[in-house]
Amino acid sequence: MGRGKCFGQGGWHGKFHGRGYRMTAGREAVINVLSSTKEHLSADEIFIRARKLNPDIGLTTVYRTLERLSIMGEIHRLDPGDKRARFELAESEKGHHHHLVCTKCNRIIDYDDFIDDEVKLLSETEKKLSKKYDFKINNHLIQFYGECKECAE
Amino acid sequence: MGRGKCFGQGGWHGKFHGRGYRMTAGREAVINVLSSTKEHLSADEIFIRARKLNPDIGLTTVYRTLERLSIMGEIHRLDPGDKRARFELAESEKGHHHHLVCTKCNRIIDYDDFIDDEVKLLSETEKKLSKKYDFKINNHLIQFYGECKECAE
DNA sequence: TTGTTAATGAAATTCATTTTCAATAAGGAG
DNA sequence: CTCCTTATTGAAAATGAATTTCATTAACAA
Repeated sequence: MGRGKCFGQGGWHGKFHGRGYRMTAGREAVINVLSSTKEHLSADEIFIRARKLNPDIGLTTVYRTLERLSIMGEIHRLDPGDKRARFELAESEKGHHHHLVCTKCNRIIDYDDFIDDEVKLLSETEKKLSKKYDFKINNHLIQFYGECKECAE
Repeated sequence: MGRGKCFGQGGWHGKFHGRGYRMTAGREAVINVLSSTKEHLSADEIFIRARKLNPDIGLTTVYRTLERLSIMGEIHRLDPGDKRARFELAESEKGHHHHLVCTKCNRIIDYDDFIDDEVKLLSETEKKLSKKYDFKINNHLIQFYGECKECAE
């Protein structure tokens, strides 16, 4: 039956190998957790869910996997007002989006309305800034801060 | 000779009083540090400089003052990739600007080129989002991430 | 001058994240 | 399939920014 499932869904095995890293059960669990949610989870929230897929995984491995994926550009690290970072898959079925961050409850709301103009303007600005400041731009962040409906009343 | 310097430069005394807070030597030192730099300082960097203006100030007071000023909307808290927050005066002579963040050295570069279009688009988007998500927007953040000139070679 | 209470410093505490280190396992070579 | 190199791991200890506690001090209104 051949080599079996040499590549997991999405070619993660290959992505790791291409950079000299290895695919492990722990990493697979973290990736599966991130793949199966639209939420913005913190490291320990990911840890709790990953444990259900693989009870042997340690929190340390979650942190290390998140760091690796971040370096690989496969996830985005979000820093809301509170001090725990949150993560989301860069290439999710959510597609490109920006964030509304509630400064009261730290909830993060995704939006992808109205962003076509934003993205267009951004990529133009990116080019200009890149040239002027001799800065290699890899990524951008747009966030609006305020109070969400629940916190406002 | 009247009541003397009842209001410091910028009306800070009044800003605090208007909200039921008090103006103190510690707060004045923190504000003076922030007023006299274009850098994005962390709490302990502010502490070190504030001590030169007022050797009695404690780090705790710096944190508390920064939090108060942040709530008052007088400063912006920046969260670069590393975990120490950085601060800048909201109303500085720098004027409105956005940021380029180096993901290698965590340096933050201000830019105010090209932002007229950005700001215009943003305020339109703000209105639409505000309405659609019933979200009261107070502030926005635009940042580009990448590698600065020094880190790139 | 006095009284109320916001503000303070020092020390203790919290808690997310990182480091250490010995044990384990991925996966290429043979 | 087996061996070997070394990336990866878990547990525990360490780190470090930020916060809390608490008794003391000082702002400022009356």
